[in-house]
Amino acid sequence: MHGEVVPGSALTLRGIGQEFGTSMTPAREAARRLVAEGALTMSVSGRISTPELANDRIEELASLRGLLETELAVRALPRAHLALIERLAAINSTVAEAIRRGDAVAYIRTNLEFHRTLYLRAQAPAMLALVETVWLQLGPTMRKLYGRMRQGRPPDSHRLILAALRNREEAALRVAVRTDVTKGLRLLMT
Amino acid sequence: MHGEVVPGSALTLRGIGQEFGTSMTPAREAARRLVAEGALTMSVSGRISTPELANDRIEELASLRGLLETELAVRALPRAHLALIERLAAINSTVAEAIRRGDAVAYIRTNLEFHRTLYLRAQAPAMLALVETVWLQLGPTMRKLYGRMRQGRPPDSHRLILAALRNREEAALRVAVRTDVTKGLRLLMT
DNA sequence: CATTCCAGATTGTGATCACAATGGAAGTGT
DNA sequence: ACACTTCCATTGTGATCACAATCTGGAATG
Repeated sequence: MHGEVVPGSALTLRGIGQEFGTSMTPAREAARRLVAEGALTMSVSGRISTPELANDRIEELASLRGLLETELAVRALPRAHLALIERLAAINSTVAEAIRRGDAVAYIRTNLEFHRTLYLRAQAPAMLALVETVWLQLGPTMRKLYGRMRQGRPPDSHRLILAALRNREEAALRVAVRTDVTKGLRLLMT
Repeated sequence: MHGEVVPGSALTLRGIGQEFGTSMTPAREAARRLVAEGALTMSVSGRISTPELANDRIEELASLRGLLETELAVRALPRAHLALIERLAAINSTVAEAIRRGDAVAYIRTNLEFHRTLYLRAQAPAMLALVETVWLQLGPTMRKLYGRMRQGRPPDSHRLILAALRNREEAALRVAVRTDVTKGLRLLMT
């Protein structure tokens, strides 16, 4: 899943099938679906590989995250009761834990879980599905992002998001989500 | 494609394959891809059918169109030279022609072609892909929209879009695109 | 030593088949 | 007459196979 595959490596259907103990038919369908979602690249000859994103593509995906995730957060805001905020705070502590441990995969996974639990309250499944598509496209390059993050210090954008949720401030929530989403990705476009 | 399948009808993989003269394997892959994109619904048992959208889903998809298409239009604005605007005007005349003829499928097709030609100039393929996904999800219900439109009179939102493009007014373009995209769909949510 | 070319191996695609699960219709009991 | 049950046809899934296209490695040639 997110951030587990090395970018640029080539995949074979028979290899994927053998890896999961199945035939090549399920591997083919999964691969084609991921290609349709943009998480994998298929050459004209049909070869499957993980794409390496150019800078303008990263900028585009960052803009998409900003657009969609602010909307999702705003829609989730009136439905975010205290239990949800506390659960988000708990997830955020595991994010900090993953950063302190230096576990890139766990960081990516828990960070996305933080966002997903918030957006699930928006009751907008189509929008959430689009965001997950964007996440999948960003997956292979999220590792690089983690490498360039300053280690041991979790970003405080999540705390800003939690504060805006507690105070029911829509404008502050918009700003917090947008900066949290775009700030990290801009680092990659050096 | 868009607006050609009746909503609520059930599809079978063998039927699709026989319809296109192939085996069921390509039909299966196409169906699963469309399911992944939200254009088709798959029950827990794997049965394929075209979804009928509830009102809140239509509202959600309309919001998505508003969000994404305004961004795409704004990104296309600085690159929209005169030749593109003239081509858009030509497409718009075929849209009006389709409305006057009462051809629902042609109207849907040319209307989307109008939007796509504009958004292609935005040089944002991921964003455009997401919008096309939204269009596919709205496909089965676009026929209903046409039925409730007042016949013979093309909406003037496209003319507003063209005017904003000519005058290079970003704010007016935003408003024109948003109203063009959401106005029609709100009709469906009676 | 570099470049070109050829052959073997590898890969994706489409077709077909066996199988389990599901849906619907017919039949039966009350 | 209606509801429930049962049984068969239909459907999706996964596996395997043949084939064409492609990639890769080394050999031959300049």
